[in-house]
Amino acid sequence: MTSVPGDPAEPDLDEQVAIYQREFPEVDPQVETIVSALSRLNRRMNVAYSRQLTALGITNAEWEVLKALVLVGRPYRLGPGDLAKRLGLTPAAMTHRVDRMVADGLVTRARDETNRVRVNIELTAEGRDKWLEAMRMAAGFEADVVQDLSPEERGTLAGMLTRMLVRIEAAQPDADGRLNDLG
Amino acid sequence: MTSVPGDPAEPDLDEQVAIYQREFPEVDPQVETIVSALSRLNRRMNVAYSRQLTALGITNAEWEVLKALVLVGRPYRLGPGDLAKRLGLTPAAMTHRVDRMVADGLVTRARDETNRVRVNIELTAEGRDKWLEAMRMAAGFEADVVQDLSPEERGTLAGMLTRMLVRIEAAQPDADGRLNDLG
DNA sequence: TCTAAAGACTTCACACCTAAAGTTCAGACT
DNA sequence: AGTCTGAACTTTAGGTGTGAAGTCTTTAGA
Repeated sequence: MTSVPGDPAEPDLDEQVAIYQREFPEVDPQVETIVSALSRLNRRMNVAYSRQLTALGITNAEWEVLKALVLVGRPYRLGPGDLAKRLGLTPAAMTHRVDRMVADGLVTRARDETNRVRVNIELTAEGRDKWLEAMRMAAGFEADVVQDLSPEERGTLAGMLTRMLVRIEAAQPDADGRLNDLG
Repeated sequence: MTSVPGDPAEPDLDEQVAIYQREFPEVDPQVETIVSALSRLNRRMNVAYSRQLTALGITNAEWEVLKALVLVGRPYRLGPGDLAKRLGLTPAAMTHRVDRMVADGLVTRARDETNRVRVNIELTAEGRDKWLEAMRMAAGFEADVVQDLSPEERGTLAGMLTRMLVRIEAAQPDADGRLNDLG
């Protein structure tokens, strides 16, 4: 197995938090542990996804688009602008990404019949199959990641993460980037 | 405030998981909720960090390097190759990134005295100050994100995330990307 | 000591993203 | 109708990343 950017070579999480405490005493160790773990977990999982997706012949970027299209339901159709918003990209980036995916046969691009300014990106059968295969692989890996948690713990975890997400999504950050109270 | 890539326009998390269940019945809703929340939480937090760091005059990329250098302790010194490994980048990318940070006065670059193949990247006083300012801003925001969790819940959350991280970091993925049992 | 091999970093070519300008079409106002 | 404004997408220029090839130094062996 060749080394992939994103491999280890970091200090243990506990050690890392201890160093932060030493260098910046005001830090809350519990909070720091949570956010550092979130960030590292995410990076590691993305590396793992990339490896699996490569085996399927698609990229992480393409998988994101496939997921977004499936999530709107049949007929799995969305404009480049909407796709860009959902994925956190600029419309320009989406234009190029769609170019590549059309060339790969994962999606089609067609001008909208009723409004010729609009463009429709639609999943092909092959695109949907790829999504399904990718989901299967991802689900297996994800089950491994949470295998040390009991079903009760998983429920607790899901609940806490959801609450954090609600907080961050519902609040509009002010000029300092701090989050307001919810209405 | 101008719109930033990474803003909303996604379905609610619950709704998203429900769609996955409909399109791919084998999926475990609890697990899917956990991994989707992790991913979204991370993306939202990165957008927030970027906004705050912009106000400080540094980029997210530069902040990563500052963090890595602080984490090795005094004299806050590391080679480009080590930095690249810790940040999950190629050495080539780190060369360019360090170029920019040297130009900005955040770090210095010097050949190692005892082994002239090696290069030492070292934090400047200004770099350390920037790290401290960034930490302060980040800590405030992070406190907001977890404000709905009680201290007990935070401990539970930190513990569960740590266990997941241990699982993913300790296990070497096999050819299929699945994780082995720990030794 | 000379040379081969390995290691550490940089350079080069190319891929993908962002920001801003450009193009095309739809709807409103005169 | 004619023109203007705004919306949606594409194009262009420039920045940052990857992978592979290149340069320089160290180390080990003949």
